[in-house]
Parts: sequence; structure tokens; C-alpha cells
Amino acid sequence: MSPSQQSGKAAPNNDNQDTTRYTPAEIEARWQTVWDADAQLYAAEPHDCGKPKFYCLEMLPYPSGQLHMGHVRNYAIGDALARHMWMRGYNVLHPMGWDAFGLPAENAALKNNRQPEEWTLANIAAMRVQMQRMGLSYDWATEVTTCLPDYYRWNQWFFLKMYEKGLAYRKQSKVNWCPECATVLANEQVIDGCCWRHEDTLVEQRNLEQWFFRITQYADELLSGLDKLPGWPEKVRTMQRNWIGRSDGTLVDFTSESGETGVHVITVFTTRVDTIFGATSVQLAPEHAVTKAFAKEDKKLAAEVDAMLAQQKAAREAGDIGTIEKHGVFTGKYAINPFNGERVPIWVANYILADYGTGAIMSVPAHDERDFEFAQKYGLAIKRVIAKRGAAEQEDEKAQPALPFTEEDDAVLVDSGEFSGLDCVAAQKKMQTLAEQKKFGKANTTYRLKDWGVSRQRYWGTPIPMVYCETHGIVPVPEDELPVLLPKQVQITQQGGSPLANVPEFVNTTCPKCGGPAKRETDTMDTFVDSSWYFYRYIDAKNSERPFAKEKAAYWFPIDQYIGGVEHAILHLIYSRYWTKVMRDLGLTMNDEPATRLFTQGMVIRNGAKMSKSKGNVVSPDEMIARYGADATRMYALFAAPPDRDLEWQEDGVAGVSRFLSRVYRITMKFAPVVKSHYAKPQINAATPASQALLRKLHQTIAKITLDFSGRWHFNTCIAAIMELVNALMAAEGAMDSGEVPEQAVAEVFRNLILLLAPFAPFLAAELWQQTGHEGTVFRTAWPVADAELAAEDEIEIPVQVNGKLVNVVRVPAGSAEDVVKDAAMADAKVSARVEGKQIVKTVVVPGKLVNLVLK
RNA sequence: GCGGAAGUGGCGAAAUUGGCAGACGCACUAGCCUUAGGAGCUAGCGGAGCAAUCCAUGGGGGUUCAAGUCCCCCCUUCCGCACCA
Repeated sequence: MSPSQQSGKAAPNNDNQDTTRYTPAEIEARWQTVWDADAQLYAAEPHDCGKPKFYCLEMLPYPSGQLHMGHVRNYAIGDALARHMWMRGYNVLHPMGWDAFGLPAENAALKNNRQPEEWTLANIAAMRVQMQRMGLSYDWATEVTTCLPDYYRWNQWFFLKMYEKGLAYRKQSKVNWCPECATVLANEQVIDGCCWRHEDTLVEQRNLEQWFFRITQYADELLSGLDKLPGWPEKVRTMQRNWIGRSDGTLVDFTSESGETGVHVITVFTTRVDTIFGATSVQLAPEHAVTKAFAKEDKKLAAEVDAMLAQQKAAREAGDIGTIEKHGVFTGKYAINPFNGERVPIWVANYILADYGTGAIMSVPAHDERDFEFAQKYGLAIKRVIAKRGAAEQEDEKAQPALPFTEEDDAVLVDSGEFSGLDCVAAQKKMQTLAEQKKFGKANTTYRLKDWGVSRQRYWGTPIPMVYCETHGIVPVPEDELPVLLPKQVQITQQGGSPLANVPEFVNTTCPKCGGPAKRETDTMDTFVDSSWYFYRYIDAKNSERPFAKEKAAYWFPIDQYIGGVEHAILHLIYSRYWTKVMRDLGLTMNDEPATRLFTQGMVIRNGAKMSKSKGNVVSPDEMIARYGADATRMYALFAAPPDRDLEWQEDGVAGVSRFLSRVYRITMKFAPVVKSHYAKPQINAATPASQALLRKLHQTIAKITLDFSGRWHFNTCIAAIMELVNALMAAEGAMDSGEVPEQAVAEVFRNLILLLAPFAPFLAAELWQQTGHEGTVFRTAWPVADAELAAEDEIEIPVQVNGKLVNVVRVPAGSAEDVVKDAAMADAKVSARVEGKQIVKTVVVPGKLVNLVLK
């Protein structure tokens, strides 16, 4: 809308800019047009330009159609950093793309009768406009959209490469099924037994043939690599460590007594094989094969096991699995402990997890809290086999720590045959060796991490490039036939099973090996495949020969700074690390890890809760931008809290930032002619006290902000510092008017103010840069360098304390010697009144900091 | 239960190495201005007190000339993991 169209106000001359009034809508629209027309403005230079590089990356959004405040905050942080690094002379890559496959598009298709592709591409167009309106410095020439064939063909290409290397495989297995999504989910997508998208929908277990990526092959490297990522938050590293869940222990075979179904070998997994002489029972998961075999022989047992499973299911549905009481049933059978030949009862217990370890444990009540609790409940034997070192010889039980005693440091084995007297760790090694020699056990490492199930029974995803031939079985699609195109105009169903199965033209194909009839795989890939490597595509987005050129990756990777929400700590960030290692082993890249530094920003909350439609506390970025402008909106997102903390959105705060920008505009425009007449001949003129004070404030501000950009990122205090500088300018307005501040100094301060503002309020900075007569873009102008001499105070305030309490403040020349400071303190009337008649026991003078007089 | 982060005015917050607690902003109060604006300007704004002064960074101890900051114990909130053998 042009100003003259605005209702109710006769303002015929508004087209002639009012240079005292800040009008962000007008300024921002004008600069957006200029920037949109300049494809080179935010383009990185080629990889062989010889300049140091900086790859600044924000997590790509799902194109829902609407940016939310979390995005605004994420991108405001990344944009400030990218712009700053450009001004510091780096060759900056700052790209953006779209995580465009996924279920919401199918749901929207069903609801609105639109094709997922149409819906998705329209959303992308809308969100791109929102981003441009925000003034984000993305190079749109490198844009990546994961649902387009020129991207997803490389997902297929990687799939084939991984299949060749045995990293992609198909197997029948128990998988997580979300009835709401009507598809399988990866373990990482199941949270508290529910779907990650449908928090109230319980995930079912189904047995299906599925494609998996062998992420477990890299489990150890994914784990040890975390120690080499000091630039990642400790929290994320800890979460990944827990998720990988490495556990070193021992497998031991217990052999059951003979029954109708014969002798069974029960392999247990334990991390404390040193306690095995204290094992007083063997515990099986209800789902364990041996449990099933015993149940066949024993109807009563079968009924009890069924009840146990039913109880578990009910608890899981009620959401309180984990709080259910430990409970078990004796099978009536016994097993032999291979270490001492002891005969121990076999139980089935509800707390034994079928899918961890071997689904069977040895129970050592004396040295495990859960086993202790269980043994007490059922009256099972409790036998101490570990004692505190030094107390082991003492017969008296009272000399020993209470049971259960679970420590293994400073503890030794007792009553453990030939192993008695050994300390725990040494005993574990010896016992493993013995078990291996005698072939009833071995050392073993288990992981909580499971292989990544990537098959999805959905339409809107990357087709898996495999066919099934009647004679040749599973046959990969040849590389030169890629991409396997996702058919268009497909009827979306939510009946279970991929909608692609109902598209005969897609399904029916020929076998690449024999030319005979064959059927295509109709499942599509998990969308986390798309986002596992998208940031490699940015560096070579148009390459039709390869996913990306190796030499470009060698220059740009690893990412220097990755910025996003902590909600991706496990899913996306562990898959991305895995993919990088796979690509390295395929010879595509040199780096072991995708990103050197990771930053997880806090949530945007309002009224104490995360913004969400259901809570009705959502603030729309469009509305904020329309009301206050993009500069004020993004600057508020940086000003209201440090970026790693949660941010409480307060609209009055945005208004406050907007008022600040108005003041910047007003005073800069007022002195623009002065700046204009001096900018070409930069001179520092600190001749008068007034100009000296201004220049001092300026250089202190430059120093502060430059330091913060180097890592601390407390942009809230950076903006506060700029506000202080502007407050100083306003206070000096009269002095600048009167010429008390020389024009050169005025020009110097304003010129640098605009440079400091550029990363935070780019539209206003561009406008003022031009209005003050500067040519070229402010965003490629060198970042100012703080002059320590100009920044130095010549007189400083020294607080004087008596007995640690502040009494007064004295002014002394900066750099004064200790006794000068002390004398000044003693000369102060308030201080001397306190000291009067008392004895000074001690005088503490910290040069430049304070004086403390300790009186008796 | 385990792991992580945090707790400072009415609110968002600041205090980078232990050295003037509350910068900067919001809200509020009083006054000014009038092109009546979601504007601008001046002053005030942790608590108690007329004041001098005293009290105050979740609570309690400690170290120190000096503690929001370091150490010990406890409380609360948020986030993650949770029968992992």
C-alpha cells in the first residue's frame, strides 16, 4: 500500500519522505526490492577463491506454510552471525532450503483435496516471501527442496551405495507402527511409547519386512566422536551418549534341566560377571523363547505369563510403564550356573526387557538393587560375594557394608572359588577368559542404539529404488535409471500400506537382471534421510552428475556453525553424524563430523508456555513485522534474552525496540549531511572533551560487540550496548549542534554506529548507510576495529569499602599507583569519618578496581 | 531414581577473572509538549526509613579483606533419560 492510499489521512506530500519519522514498512519494502534484484549480494565466492570460509547454517524448516517465532529467532541469530562474518572478511555460505517431504502434506491433501506437491510448493513460496520480508541474507541460488527429483534422486543413489556396502538391508522384524500416521516409525521417533507427532497415540508393535540402515556399525565411532566435539553443547552430547547406550559386559550360558521340550541354553547378559557366584536365580523376559517353551509344558505358567503381558500392555496404554511393580513367577525349572555348578531356579519376571541384551539375566540380589527388591519380595536367597576391600577378611557381617552393595571400586570378591580375593574389574576379565576357554560365555558389548528402520508406508517421500523379481528376488534399480520418480496424482489413503501400491504403472516393472516381470518397492524413505545430508547439497545444488563435488566439500566442510532447536538432539543430529561417516567411507568427503560447532537456541514462550495453537498463545511473525517492521521484530528476538535461554515474547518489548530504532533514525538523519561531508576523509578528532567522550563510548561499544561475536553470543547485551551508545549521542545532541563536537567526530561515530547495527537491523542499516552518503553495500564494509587508546578512560571511579561495605566512590586518574588511590580514598570525607578513631588493620588496594579498609 | 540447566526488582534481564548488585529495556508514577501519536521530552522507579543508615541475588552453613560468582548441605522449577541387567 502506498502512503497516499492510507485511509482517513490527507497526506498528499507523504511521497516526499519525511526524514524525521521512521517508517519501517516503507524502508523495508524498498530495500527488499533492491536486495531481491541482486543475486550476488549474498552469494558466496567459489571454493577456490583463496579466502577463509565460514559456513553458517540454520536448520531447514518443514514447509508448513507459516514461519513461527521459533524460526524467527533461529534465523535472526544465524543472520546476525553471517553478516558479521562477512564484514570480517570471510567467504560466507549462508543457505536455506526446505525439508519438504512428510506426512502433513498427505494429511492436507486428504483434508483439502489438493495434491501434496502442490500444497508443499505453495507453502514454500509463501515462506520464502516471509523470509525475504525478514531481510535474511540467504543465497537463494543454492536453495534445496528435498521433494524435488534433482534432490531425492541422490537419496536413492545413496541407498544403492549403502546397499552395495551392506549398510542397507531388508529384514522381517518387530517394528513400531503408528495407527494415526498409518506407517512405521523409527525407534528415535517413539517417545514414551507414543508417536512423536501424535503424543497421545500409542505405538503398536507389528512384524513387517522393512528396510534398515546399519547405523549400529558406526555405534562406537558415533560414541567416541562425541569426545571430539567440544563445540557441541554438553547436553546434546550426553543425550546422544545415552541414546547409543553402550554397555560392556559378558554373555554367560546357563543350561536348564531337561524337560519335555529338552534342555535349553539360557544366555544371560551381565555387566557384573564378577558377582556370578552370588547368582541365586535366572530371570527371563515374558517374551523369551525359553519362557514360551516352558509355557507349552505348563498351562498354569502359560496363563501367568499371558497375564503379565496383558498387564504390561495395559500399563503401556495408561502411560505408566516403568512405575509398575516388579512381579514374577517361578517356572518350576532350574538351571546350572556354569561357574560353580550351582542349581538355581528359573523365573519369569515382568521387568526383564525382551529387546535389551538377551532378554534374560542372572539375578544377584546381594549386589543389584532391583534383584534385591525382587528377592526380598519372593524370599529368594541373597548371597554376598563382594566385600569392601580391607574388610573382606573379617568374618563379622557387621563389618561389611549393607546389602545390596553395588560398588565395584575398592571392592573384592569373596566366596567365589578360585576368584576370591580378586578385585572386581580384574575378576571380570579373568572370568571372561575362563568362560571363553570353556565355551560357556564371552565378553560382549551391547547397545541401546538399534538399526535405523527407514521404510515408510506413505506416498509423500523418496521412493526406495528396489524391485522384486520373481526369479531374482531383491534387485537394486541400476544407477543410470535414477531417479525412480514419485508418480503424481496419486490417491492418498490412510488405510495402511503405501498408496503407491495402488498405482499399477508404478508398481509393475521389469527386472533389471532378466527383463522379466517385477514389482517395485512401494514404501518410501523416512524423511530424516532427506535431512541427513541436505547441507552438503547446498555447496553444489545444481550438480546433476554427483550429489556434490568432493573438492567443494573439502573447502566448505565441516560446517563452522550449525544453529537449531535442541529437539533435534537425537534424531536429526545423530542421523547426520552417521551419514557424514558413511559418505566419508564412500570417499565423498574428508571430514568425520558434519559440524564443528552446534548451537541450540532456547524456545520462544509466551505466558510461560511454549507457543502452540492449542494453548492459544501464538504470535505471528507476519503480524509483528506488519506492526513494527522486520528489524524491530528480529532485534527484539535477540534483545529479550541470551540466545540459549528461553525467550518470553512480550509485545511491549518489540514496541520498545521499535522506538529505539526510531530514535536511531531520527538522530542519524539529522546529522546525515554532516556525515556525508566527512565520510570520505575519515579522521579521528578527539580534540574536545565532548568528542573524546563520544569516541570513547564508541570504541568501548565496538570492543564489546566484537568480543561477543567471537563466541559468547550474548546479543542481548550487544544491543544494550548500542542503545547506550545512542543514549550518549542523544545526550550529546546539543554539543553536536553547537560544534562543540567537531564534525569529523560526529561523522566517525555515526558511520560506525551504522556498521554496528548492520547485523541486527539490516534494513535500517542499509537505509542509513545510503542516506549518509555512503556508496556500496554496508554488508561488505569492513567491521570496525576498536581502538584501545580511544576506548580508555582517563579518569576512573574507585569504590571505597570499609570492612567490605561500600562507603563512597572516589575519582582518580586511570592507571594511578596504589598509594595515590589509597590517599584519595583516605582523603574522602565520608571515608575518614568512618575511619576516625579506629585502627586500620589491613588495606586492600586492587589497582583499577577498589579500595577496602579493614578496621578493628 | 539418574543426568543436564536454571532460581537476581512488578516483568525480560545485566554483572566475561571473586571487586560499586540491578546495565539495557518493558511496565508504572509525576510533570512538560501538542501536527492527539501504538509519538516525543524531563524526572523517579529493589525493600524499610524524614534522614543518617540498614536489609536484599531460592534457604542454611563455610572460605575470603571482599561472594550473585568459589566450597558443602537443602528447597523449587524446567528439560532429557528412566526397570538398560
